[in-house]
This record gives sequence, structure tokens and C-alpha cells, in this order.
Amino acid sequence: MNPEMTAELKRYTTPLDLGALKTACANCNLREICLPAGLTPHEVDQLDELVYVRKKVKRGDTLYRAGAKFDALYAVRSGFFKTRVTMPDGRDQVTGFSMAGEILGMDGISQDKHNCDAIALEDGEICTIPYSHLERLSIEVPSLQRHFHKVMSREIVRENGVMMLLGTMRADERLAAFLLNLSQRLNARGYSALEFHLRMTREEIGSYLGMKLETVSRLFSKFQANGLIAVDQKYVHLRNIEGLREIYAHHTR
Amino acid sequence: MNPEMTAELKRYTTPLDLGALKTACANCNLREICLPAGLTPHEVDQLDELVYVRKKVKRGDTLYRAGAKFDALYAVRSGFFKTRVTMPDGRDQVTGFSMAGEILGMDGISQDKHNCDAIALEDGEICTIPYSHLERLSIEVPSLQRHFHKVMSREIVRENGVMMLLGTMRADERLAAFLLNLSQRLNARGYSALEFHLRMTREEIGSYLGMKLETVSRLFSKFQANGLIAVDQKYVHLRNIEGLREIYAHHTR
DNA sequence: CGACCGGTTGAACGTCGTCAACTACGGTGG
DNA sequence: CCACCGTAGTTGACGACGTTCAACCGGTCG
Repeated sequence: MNPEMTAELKRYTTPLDLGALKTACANCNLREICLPAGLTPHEVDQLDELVYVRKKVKRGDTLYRAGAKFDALYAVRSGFFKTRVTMPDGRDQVTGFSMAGEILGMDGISQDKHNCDAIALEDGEICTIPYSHLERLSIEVPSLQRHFHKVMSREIVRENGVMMLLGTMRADERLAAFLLNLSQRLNARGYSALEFHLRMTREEIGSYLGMKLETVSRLFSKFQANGLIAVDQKYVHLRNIEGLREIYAHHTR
Repeated sequence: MNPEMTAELKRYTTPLDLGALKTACANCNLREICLPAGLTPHEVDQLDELVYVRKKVKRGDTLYRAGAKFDALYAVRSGFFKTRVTMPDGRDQVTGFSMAGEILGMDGISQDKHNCDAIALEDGEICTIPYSHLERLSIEVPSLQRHFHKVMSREIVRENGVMMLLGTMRADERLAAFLLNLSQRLNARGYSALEFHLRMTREEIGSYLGMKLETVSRLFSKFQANGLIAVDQKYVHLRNIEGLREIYAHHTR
């Protein structure tokens, strides 16, 4: 964790000052997908204690690094993040991309230190959720506990899906699955399901999908040639969602 | 979930009868690695409320299936399990192998239904942990809550490792990593780190590692030819752990 | 005993990685 | 403003690694 962040954490976690800087969850437009989902209005009020502190991040900023002490989770308010793990020999693997409403940092709980790096791929804002507060409040608000368990479990399920992707699917199936997943998540956030700008490079896509950037590039071209998508650098337009689904699910071999 | 199991759950979860059938966690020799690890003796006593119910399973039995209603976690007391996810088109992926002291079923929390199948690869015993009890007791025993979070987080970290494996490593590196991981986990449970019997088939290893059974078989032969291991069907003897570590970590290319 | 399942091994093939050249884009500084 | 550089992306040729298909072996169970 970088120095400013630790400082900021300290500043806002101990004596509960202020109201201006605090992001009242009750008013947050991400309530449905972020941590407090499923709470009654009364319970959401109690969340003020959780001291969600908003913080701006710039493209390239690191939320936390593997090995850094774990003391907080991060809820993405806006922006786009990647998480990645690195092997001793330097090879690394992107383990996920996160967007608004998703929670980062749960890997750190097990060992009190983070297991991966979380890096912003564009400017954005995050809410810092000190883990000790979450623990305390979970005891008082059972539905928060339940919801947090669901969030962690969802991450486990998501990773199961990625294992399936990496373990049994071919390169074109992986990329189709990736595009469909992005499309669905963007759509759930009110963006177009058919047109969007990729926030990550071909290399990052490749790392996530277990293939080389050249293969990603070639597949984009192939999909375009087949009329499935239109691509121009980071801009993507899904022209034939059903066709992509067929590649993903069926793949006539 | 199969019918008998649901019946058994119902039988033991509602009125807390008996002491004979209940597996007192306080006396369980897995205390260090299973759920209650990190609790004070007093707190462990409270765990009686959790109603860990022991149940025997036979090779081939299914603990739960994808889609089945989720209502309990399972702690492995003995035996060996695999979990797997299945795609609509029938292809499947082994997502993990579980042994004594490990917890199964956390994938079910997110949607109140299981996301994968859990299947016994040998006879064993499991403790059923009704999730509702765990939720209730977590509120009364903060260190149980904390420990459960750690268990879930550890699963996330483990899956990160598998993603690294599948995404960036070559077949021989994967198999070396797999053998070293097995060795280390068996050793932590008091078994030999150097000699063991595989409980799974070549196909299951291959599915887990994202390769075909023939490749697994060929690599076993190659490792044997290089003096790294001795294999005879399911029996494995690690002859040169350092050599395996070099393949796994360094891989002079 | 025969059938079946799990495992091993060989040969041919194909997908994807490697290496390399080239293009496009964006930011910086003269 | 344009020239320049570095980074990101595209495309081709070639080769390696792992898959596919197939034959064969050994143990186990009906």
C-alpha cells in the first residue's frame, strides 16, 4: 500500500469526524450492487459507522500490492480496475477486471496481507471500507454479514468460471465469453450492451484469458471478418450477440 | 443434494438432541485446520451449538450438485473430494481437490444454490455445518466470524493460484506445481511428503490442470525418466523435490 | 472368462506462441 | 504546429507444444 493511502486511512478511521467527506451509503447510487444491497433503510443508516471514505484514484494508481498489509476492502464507485498475481519468476496473470459496485481486496483477509495487486485502468473513485469496521458492524447487522458472505462467495463462483474458461475453452470461446461478460456487466450499470470502450490493453486481455496479445488481436480481426463484431482499437461494437453466444456455448467442432 | 442427506440434516438441525452423534469440535483432531481454528477453549465449547453432524460418505457419493439448494457447508474429516463445474455443452472442469480439514460448499452462499458438484473420490467422513447456524453463531463468537472470513478468503487466494497455473504455466510446470501442492498438504496432515497414492484419475488431474489425460500420462513418464519421481499407476514417489521446484518456479527456457 | 475402465505410448495434426516487421495513436518538446 | 518518440495494435511466417486418434496393456468386476 502506498504511503498516502495509509495516511488517509488513519485520518478517517479513528475518530469519526465529518459528514462531507463521508459517502453516505444511503444516498449512493450503487446501493443495489455494492455491499449494502439487501439491507433495510434503517440498517443502511447504521452503515454510517462503516465510514466509507471516498477517494479519487488516477489511471495507473495502485490500490494495494501483493504482500502489503491488509486492513481495508475497496468498493469501486467509478472507474475500472485490474487485479493481478505475479510469480516469483516475474510472469504475471490478470485475475480479474472490476467496475463500479464491485468489491476489491477480499484476497487479503486470509493472511492479513494482500495476495495480488489492484491497479486502476482509468481515473475513478473508490470507497475504503476498513475491515475492522466491517467485522464489528457485521455482528450488529446480521444482514450485512449475510451480504458480505454473498459477496465473497460470488467471487469464488466468478473464479470458478474463470477456471472453466482457462481450463477447457479454446481461444475464440474465451474471447467470446469475455466480450459477453463485459457487455452484460456494462449493461447492468446502464451502459450500452452493444458498444463500449475497452479499458484494458490486448496484453491485459490476453493475460486474463491465458493467451498472448497477438492471439487476442488476431481473434478480434477474425470476429470482425465474420461480422460478429466491429473493432477499432479499444472501441468494440457487438454486431451479432447470438453468434458470439454460439461460439461461447456450442462451438460446433 | 440427495434425499438421505436432506433427511439427515433435518433430523439433527432442529431440536438439539444427543451428544453421541454430535462431533464435539473440542475433541476433533482437525481443530487446527478446520473451521474452529483460532478459537479459545471457551469459544470452542460454544461450537456445540453449531451441531456439526458427522456423516459417512462412500467413494462416488455426491455431497451436493450444481443447482441444488444450498443450506450447509461441509468440513472434510477424512477422505478425498473433487469439485467440478459443468458447462451447458457438457464439458467440465475440476475446480479443486479437498482433503481433511478443508471446507466445501462456500460457492453456494452467493445464490442460495450450489454452483458446482462435490464428489467423494474415496470413502470418508464429513461434518455438516448448517449455514444458518454458522451465521447465528458468528454473531456471538466474533473470532468464529473472523475465522470463517479467512477460510473463504483462502479459497479466493487458492483459486487465484489456479488461475495463474492455467493461464501462464506450461504443462510440465503445472504438473510439478500440482505434485508439490499435494505433497505439502499431505505432509501438513501427517502423511509422507514424498510418497502417496493419488486418489484421482489421470483424467481428473488433467481436467484440473487444463490438459488431456494423455498429456498427464506422458509427463508422469517424462518426470520418471528424468529421475524426478517414481510412478506406478496411482502410487507416486517424489525423488527430487528440488528438481520439481525448479520446473515449477524457474523453468530455464 | 470377457468386458470395461484406467493408463501408457506412438504418430500425425492443429492451435497457439514466437519472432519480426510494420502501422496507428498519443503525448512531449522544439 | 509539426517532428519525434514510445507504446499499443496488427499481421505474417514458422515452429513447438499439446491434442487427437489409435493401438495396446493390465487390473477388476460381473
